[in-house]
Amino acid sequence: MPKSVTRTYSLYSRDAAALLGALIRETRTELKLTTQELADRAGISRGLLQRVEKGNLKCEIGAVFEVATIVGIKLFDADETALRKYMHQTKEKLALLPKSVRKKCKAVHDDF
Amino acid sequence: MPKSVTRTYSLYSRDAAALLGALIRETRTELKLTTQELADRAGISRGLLQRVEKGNLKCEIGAVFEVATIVGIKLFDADETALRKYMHQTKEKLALLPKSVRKKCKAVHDDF
DNA sequence: ATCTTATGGGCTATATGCGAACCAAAGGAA
DNA sequence: TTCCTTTGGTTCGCATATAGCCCATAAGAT
Repeated sequence: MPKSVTRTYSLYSRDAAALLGALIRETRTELKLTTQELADRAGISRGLLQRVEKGNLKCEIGAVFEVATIVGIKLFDADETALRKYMHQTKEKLALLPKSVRKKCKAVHDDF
Repeated sequence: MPKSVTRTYSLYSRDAAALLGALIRETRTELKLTTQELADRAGISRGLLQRVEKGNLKCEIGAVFEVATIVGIKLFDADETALRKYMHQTKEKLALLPKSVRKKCKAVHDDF
């Protein structure tokens, strides 16, 4: 981020990331994978994996999702098939909504 | 990252991010929020929100979770209370597991 | 007990994600 | 139709997240 942006996160976001990280660590341990092994499989560094497991919110979501996927954590509690199905439904609903959100629109020539 | 890292993502991760982005967009539209408004509320730029809604995996997870939280999407299908409860359970299970994953250990003086 | 490995934390260099400011096109409202 | 707002693309400068090292400690195995 440019210009030193101090982001604030809601409690919910922080807890969600912390939970996901803890789940990853728990599952990794159960699978008897070292941090280095899991990091290698995910194509990330060991340091990044450590931050992911700690629930660091500045990590890129791709790394987090990838690690979660590798250890078998189902995001949205859905497998690949369910994911695509759910996505299809969402796309359909989205198609029914207006393309842009109109807010006001200055009162056109309401001749004073 | 140093040394030009080209990351690969699994289909599952890509679909999960795409779904989350689509859900965000759908909900934002239903709430009649413009991209600028939602971005402001989340404390991020409009450009970043667009990438989030597209399911870009390079976005920081904090931004994605924050936006999702603001529009009311429940991660893990759980509210704050459920999140903490679930987290507590995970921590407990983690406490029962070994602190480190030992792989082999060279055969010590197996004095043939 | 010793040995060996995993983990955590710190450090540096560098690729890159971010915000900001643009522009053009699309699409509701009047 | 004519606005005018929203949206989707850019591009660019810069703060920083990441990879890749280190080292010290923790902890499992023997």
